[in-house]
Amino acid sequence: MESVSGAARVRRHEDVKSAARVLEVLELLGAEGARLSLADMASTLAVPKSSLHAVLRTMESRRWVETDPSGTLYSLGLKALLTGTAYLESDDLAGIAGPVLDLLAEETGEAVHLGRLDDTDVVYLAKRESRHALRMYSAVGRRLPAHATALGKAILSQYDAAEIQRRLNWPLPALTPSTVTDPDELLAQLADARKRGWAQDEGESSVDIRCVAVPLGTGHGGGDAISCSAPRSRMDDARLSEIAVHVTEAAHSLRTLLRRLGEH
Amino acid sequence: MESVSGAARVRRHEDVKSAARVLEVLELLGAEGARLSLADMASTLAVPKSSLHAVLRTMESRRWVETDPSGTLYSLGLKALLTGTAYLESDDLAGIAGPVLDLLAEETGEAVHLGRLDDTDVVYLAKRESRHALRMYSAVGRRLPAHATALGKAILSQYDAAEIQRRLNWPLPALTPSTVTDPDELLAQLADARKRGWAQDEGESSVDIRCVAVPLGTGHGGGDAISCSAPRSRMDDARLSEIAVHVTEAAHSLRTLLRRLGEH
DNA sequence: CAACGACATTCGGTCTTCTGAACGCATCGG
DNA sequence: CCGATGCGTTCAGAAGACCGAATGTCGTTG
Repeated sequence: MESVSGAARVRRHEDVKSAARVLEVLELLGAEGARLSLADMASTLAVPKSSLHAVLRTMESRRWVETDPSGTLYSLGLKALLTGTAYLESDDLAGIAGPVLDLLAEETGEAVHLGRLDDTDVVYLAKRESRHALRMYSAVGRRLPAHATALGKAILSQYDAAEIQRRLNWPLPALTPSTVTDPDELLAQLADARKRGWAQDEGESSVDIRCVAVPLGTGHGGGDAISCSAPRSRMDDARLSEIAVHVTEAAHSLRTLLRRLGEH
Repeated sequence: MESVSGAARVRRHEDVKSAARVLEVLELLGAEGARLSLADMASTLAVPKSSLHAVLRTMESRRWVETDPSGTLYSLGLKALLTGTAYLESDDLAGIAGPVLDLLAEETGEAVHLGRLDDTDVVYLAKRESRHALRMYSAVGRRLPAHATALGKAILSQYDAAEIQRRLNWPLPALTPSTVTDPDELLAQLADARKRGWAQDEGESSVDIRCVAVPLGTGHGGGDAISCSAPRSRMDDARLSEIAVHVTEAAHSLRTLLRRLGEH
């Protein structure tokens, strides 16, 4: 080893290369919902084909990825199903939130979400549909930029301006024409939300969808929130205020349940 | 390890060690639904602590695992949520099965499942509750031994005796007193199921639950099936036959839809 | 209060994996 | 029919991970 010559005394903690690559492959296949070739992934991840080949063979033999009949396109394997549901089961909040979300969905008749901050995104942990629960799990696990959703803004409103600057990835991407991308505007909205106790989204993530969200606290290194969303046609300002009360009450119940759980 | 001087001519395709370990950690944390210490995992997986430490640090920095406030107990992280739902979205069958399962659940009023064979287990891909859809996703991703479920027996009935011997892990574990563990008995039941077109489960995975399942084909290296289950009190022999007809029809619809999809 | 135990963490030498450039094998177009 | 392009796959040298033993750190116990 050439460690003699002067530099690099610092010994920063580095990642285990192929461990990181396994996770990157899973994230890539998960994000795209995709079937990708080895060469595609290699160029996307900037990893040599030959190295990725060995990693994929390992993943395939354990059924974490599957290949086409043709053998050239990879997608997620059956084992990948295990972790998602296990995460929800091992999580205290997701475990106890069910009944509270059901109640909120019944009171409001609209879509209800439980979300958690992960870096700059909000991840849906649970969902209740406004009416019938078709393909309910399709949204769980999905992520949206925090600044473009009521959930994300509710969570961010619990931090001060400096922390918010640090947590977001500037410049902010716009999902719709209404998405707030101006730093000052966003900080002002978050200050409002903090004062008021709830955040809102005016078609900033999906056109014509209004949404109200209330934060639950700053656990897990990120933070959680619950929300209620509906099309503009069913949600005028009066209804929005009314729904905000229901969501706030639900959030209060959840915080109480969580605290009890923490005390054993 | 002891490097045996001179041997190892064969150069078999071996796994990438730390890639395999990442997957083993995910499977361990996923299966136990657990919070485990580094030392626990190291001894369970038979891996040196120091090696596992580096792998876990990599996984933690990417939020695939999280630690306690105390920092000593690991559990699955937020990123783990991504893969499970993405698998379901990328899968043709899971994608189109929704409406068919809904119909079947409505016709029968009972719990409906879509399952897939993975080694010796059946994995639930989708579920419809008999009445209200509370905590619906809790079962998706869960696994049960194939020989103890109607779903598993339906799938296995599509293979011949030799293939069944090969696919199962003998001796068969018993989940309830009724679980079939005798090879001849199981093969006889599977032969019946093949002839009849549907398999059944008489409290073999859960006491007092009867279940009817119909296979969908042998794709994905395993095979798929759908089922309908109910407590014995709501399912006498007459009702069971009646339900078997509904399940068979639903399976027929699904096979047709799948075939169309294959032809573009 | 000190010694213990259980745990995560560090460290350097050895052995493994990683990698760029080669190959084999299809598919496609001229 | 042949060359070109794309893919997955292999290989030996180079680079980095792996592991046992030692250390650091916490909470608990004698």
